[in-house]
Amino acid sequence: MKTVETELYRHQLAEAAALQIELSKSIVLQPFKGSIRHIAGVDAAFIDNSIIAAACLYEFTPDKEISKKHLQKTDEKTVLRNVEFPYIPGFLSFREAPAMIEALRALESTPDVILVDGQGIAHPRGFGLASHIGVLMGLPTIGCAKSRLIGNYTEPDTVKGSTSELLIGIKKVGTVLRSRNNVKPLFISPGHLVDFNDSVRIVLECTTNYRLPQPIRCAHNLAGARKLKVVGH
DNA sequence: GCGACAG
DNA sequence: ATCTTGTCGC
Repeated sequence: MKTVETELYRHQLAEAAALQIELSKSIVLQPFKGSIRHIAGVDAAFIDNSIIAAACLYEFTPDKEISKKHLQKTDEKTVLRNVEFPYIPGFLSFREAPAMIEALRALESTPDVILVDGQGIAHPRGFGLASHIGVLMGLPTIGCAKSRLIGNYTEPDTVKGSTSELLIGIKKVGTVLRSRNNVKPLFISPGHLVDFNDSVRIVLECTTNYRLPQPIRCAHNLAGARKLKVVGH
C-alpha cells in the first residue's frame, strides 16, 4: 500500500519537474522594457487546508518634490482557496502560484512588473515561483526570497545596497542583496522578462525602512489580516 | 548513507 | 508557512 502511494507520488513529482523544465525554456532574461508605473507584490498565508493569496498594487508617481512618497498603494486583492499540493522544496509554485495568479488578475490594473516572495531562476530546474508566475502570466517578475534554496555565495557587506553573486558552479543565478544595514540579506533572482541588474535595481527602488520591498510587505500583512478575520469569527 | 531544503 | 513574549540592539 505505502509503496503504491509512494510510486504515485514519485510520478506526480516527476511530471511536475518535467513541466518546470519545459516551461523554463520560455523564460526571457533581458533588461526591463519600458518604464514602470504599476508594480505589484504577492504573498500568501495558510489556515488549515486553505491558502490566502494577497496581491498589492503600487504606483510610482512622478512627484520629484517628495522623494519619499514616490510609491502609492492603488489597489489590493485577496483570494481564499483550498490547498491541493504539499510544500516540497523545489515545488513551491504548485502550492502557491494558482491562488497568487488569481489575486494578481483581480487587480484593477495589470502591473508592469511583479515582486514575488520566492525564487526566480535561482532554482534546481531554473523555474522558481517567480518564473512560474511570470511565464504563465506573460509579465515581468522578480524573485525576492528571504532565504536560499540553491547556490553558493559569500556574505555581502553589512551596509545597505551591498551585493554578492549567487552561483551554481560558475553560473550566476541571482544576487544576494543587503536591503538594509545589518539585516539578513535577500536572495534576488530574475523571474521573467528582466535581468539581474534591473531585478536588484527595482527591488531597491521599492525598499526603504524595512528589509522587504514595500509591495511584498503589504501583501504579507494583507494576507495575515485576512487570515485573522477568517479565524476570528 | 548523511545533510540540504523558497514558503 | 506556523506555534509565540519579551527583549537585545541601533
